[in-house]
Amino acid sequence: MPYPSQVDIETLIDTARTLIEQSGVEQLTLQRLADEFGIKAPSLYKHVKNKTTLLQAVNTRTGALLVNTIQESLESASDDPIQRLLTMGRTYRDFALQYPATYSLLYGTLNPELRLDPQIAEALALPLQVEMMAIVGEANALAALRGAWALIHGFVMLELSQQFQRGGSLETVFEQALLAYLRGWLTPHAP
Amino acid sequence: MPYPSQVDIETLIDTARTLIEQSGVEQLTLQRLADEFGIKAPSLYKHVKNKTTLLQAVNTRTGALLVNTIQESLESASDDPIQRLLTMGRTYRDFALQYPATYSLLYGTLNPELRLDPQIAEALALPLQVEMMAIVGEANALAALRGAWALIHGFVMLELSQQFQRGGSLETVFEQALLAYLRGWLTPHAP
DNA sequence: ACCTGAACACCGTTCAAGT
DNA sequence: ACCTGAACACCGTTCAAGT
Repeated sequence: MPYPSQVDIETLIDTARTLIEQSGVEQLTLQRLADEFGIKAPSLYKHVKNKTTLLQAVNTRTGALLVNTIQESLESASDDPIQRLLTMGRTYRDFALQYPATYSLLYGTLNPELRLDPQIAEALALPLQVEMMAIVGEANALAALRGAWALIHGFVMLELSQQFQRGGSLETVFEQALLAYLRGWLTPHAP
Repeated sequence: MPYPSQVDIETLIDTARTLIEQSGVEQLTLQRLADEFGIKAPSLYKHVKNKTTLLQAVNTRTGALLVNTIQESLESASDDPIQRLLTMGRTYRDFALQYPATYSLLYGTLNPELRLDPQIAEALALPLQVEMMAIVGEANALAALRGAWALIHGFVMLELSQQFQRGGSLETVFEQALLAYLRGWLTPHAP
């Protein structure tokens, strides 16, 4: 048994994440990844089934990291549901701005093979749903949650792909928009 | 001059769009595209500089198509600014659902080389801005417009990537969310 | 003026062979 | 048990050569 592994699966995934953030997914090559461990590309197949499952693992890791980050940010947040939702939104946006390439690999791709593990997706939705229920009531919670996620996700994706070209503080706009959305659910309206 | 061109640039782009919608961008190969014209891949370089400029042209086409589709939908719309904005949102969503692969090539990618021609981006924002100004006033129009676009874009992207897993009519949720957002801008709020 | 074949560098992936 | 070299099919791209 002369070859003790030079690769542990966790650092393999973390290294892949780092490379992706450094130069984009389309630049992530099995050879480049192998180089980081001083081995050759074919050797990686002893540790991952193929490139797709590696990217799946990257997404699982990114998703778990996002869940943790949001949960931590809630610990020091106020009791007001609207403030807590704003905190989540801000944390979510900061996370996406910090990890643009892996964030958009997680949620910006149509490839069904790369879809996030439903378990983690659930863990992400849960805290949002709790606060939403407190704000808009049970009947509207799911719809309000979906719209909030859409607003937040859409904002960071457009921001990341440089579609907001006319200047101004995007941080301010983000909060204004999210607040307006929540206010709208609190305002009486016809069914 | 024995070789009259078998390729006209417009149908080349349209064919690329069709292939992308049929099997996804990552399946679009210059050889597959050349096959559609009965020629070999290297011949395509007489008509486009490289694959990136081809995809840029695809995005320009998709953007122009989206602009036209929205403008047409406004012709038969009511005079109420909120109704007109809802119409635009619905048309935008329908367009994205009809052309998922090319839509997300247009707005779902971080690659700056594929960013939409600013001229067309402007033409897209204009009608939205007109109605927004009527609803929220000049001071808030830009912020309100960005948030609305974020909500709409985020919703269709999450819908296309199958992230709304818990069922229910997404068409209804989309309208509820967009209406709530607009209502929020109409409700008095602290600066 | 347009198209082709051959060639190059680079992918992901497989597999027999090494240690 | 893990790593390597060689090989395969497939990319995008260049270019000399054909018509």
